[in-house]
Amino acid sequence: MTNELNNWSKTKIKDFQATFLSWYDLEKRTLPWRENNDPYRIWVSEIMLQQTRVDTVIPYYLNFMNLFPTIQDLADADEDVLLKAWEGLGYYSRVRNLQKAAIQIVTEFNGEMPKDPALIATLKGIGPYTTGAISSMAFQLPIPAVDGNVMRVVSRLFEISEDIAKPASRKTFEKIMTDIIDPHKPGDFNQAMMDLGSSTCTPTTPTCNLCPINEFCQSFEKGTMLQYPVKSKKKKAKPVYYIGAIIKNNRGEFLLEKREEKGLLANMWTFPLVEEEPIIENTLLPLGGLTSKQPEDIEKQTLENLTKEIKENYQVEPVWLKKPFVEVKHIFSHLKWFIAVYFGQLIEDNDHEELPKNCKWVHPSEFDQYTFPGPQQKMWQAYLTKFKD
DNA sequence: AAGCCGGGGGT
DNA sequence: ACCCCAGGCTT
Repeated sequence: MTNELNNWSKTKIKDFQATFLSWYDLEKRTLPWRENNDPYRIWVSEIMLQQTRVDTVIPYYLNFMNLFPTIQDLADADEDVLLKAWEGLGYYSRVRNLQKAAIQIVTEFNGEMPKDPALIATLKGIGPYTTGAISSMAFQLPIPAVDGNVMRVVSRLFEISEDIAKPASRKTFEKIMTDIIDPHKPGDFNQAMMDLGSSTCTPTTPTCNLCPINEFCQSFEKGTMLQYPVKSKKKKAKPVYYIGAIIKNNRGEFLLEKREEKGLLANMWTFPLVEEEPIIENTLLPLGGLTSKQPEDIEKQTLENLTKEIKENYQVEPVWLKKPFVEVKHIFSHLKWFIAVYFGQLIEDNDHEELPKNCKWVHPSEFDQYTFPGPQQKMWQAYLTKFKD
């Protein structure tokens, strides 16, 4: 028994479990992955739900299970089709690892999710949280599944002051959860934590008077709910500046480039992007703050650079609009992109030679066959709005 | 332990 | 503008 649980007798723990689970039986959300205990369905949902809200996940989940109804289907899937099914969800390595794990399951475990948590944890993309989630929900094993919800709820229940931003803190919460989880309904218990965290025990405005377990909550008793959880601040997203080049040829096609197979937005398609140093008069500013009123010589120099870069990298020399027609901003978890988007029209039919291997001319009617990340979606929408074709 | 990896919604 | 979200992998 941990120190945090000193004042919780075995009777109190059972009382807590009964109270909590009867609330869950009445109030649990109806969700597609709760229809049964199929480990595959649960697994896919858990991967999608990493850092992603339930409402966002549901339509993706339904589509995904329709496309890939079994682990074998997932293992056999074409990677482009797979990535397309994930388009817009973010953290795209999740879906690559999902397929790697499916192949692992087919080759090493006869196509069935192993029941041993130690084996589940060997699968790509499955860490401590997801191991606990699958083990408890699909196989009724009393393993905690500690996510952000659990750390918030538990930190309030027992007034735990450890910094939940630090990876090492997870063990403290796992230990407490191991002590209080209901061994007869571990899956329900873990999911009750999720539902409570999303509906009642929310980050900034918990509705403690409606909480089914407030009588057990130490911070509710003391009125310290808003002091928990303790979480150190993340660093701010770093700004990066690009020129975006939307280039159209005389067949109405646009130049697209496939990104590297590793790193940010791996294997996804965008219009050409040229990184720029936005240093004007020794000041680092977003291009977005300059384009509208930058001095003419700067404007001219930017266009010359763009012309040169595009010619060198893509062997084309379009006629450019002199100024960017839109400034796209896109915020990632760790980066902030500012893209000044230029439009160039290719007049001569010299667009079929020397194009780099990862580039293609694509007609807009075929864009739906390519996976576009957020910034690309924004550039294209801005183009459509501006030029209405 | 820290950094990398998306996107959307709430406040 | 900042925080949060059913985290995991790499270095």
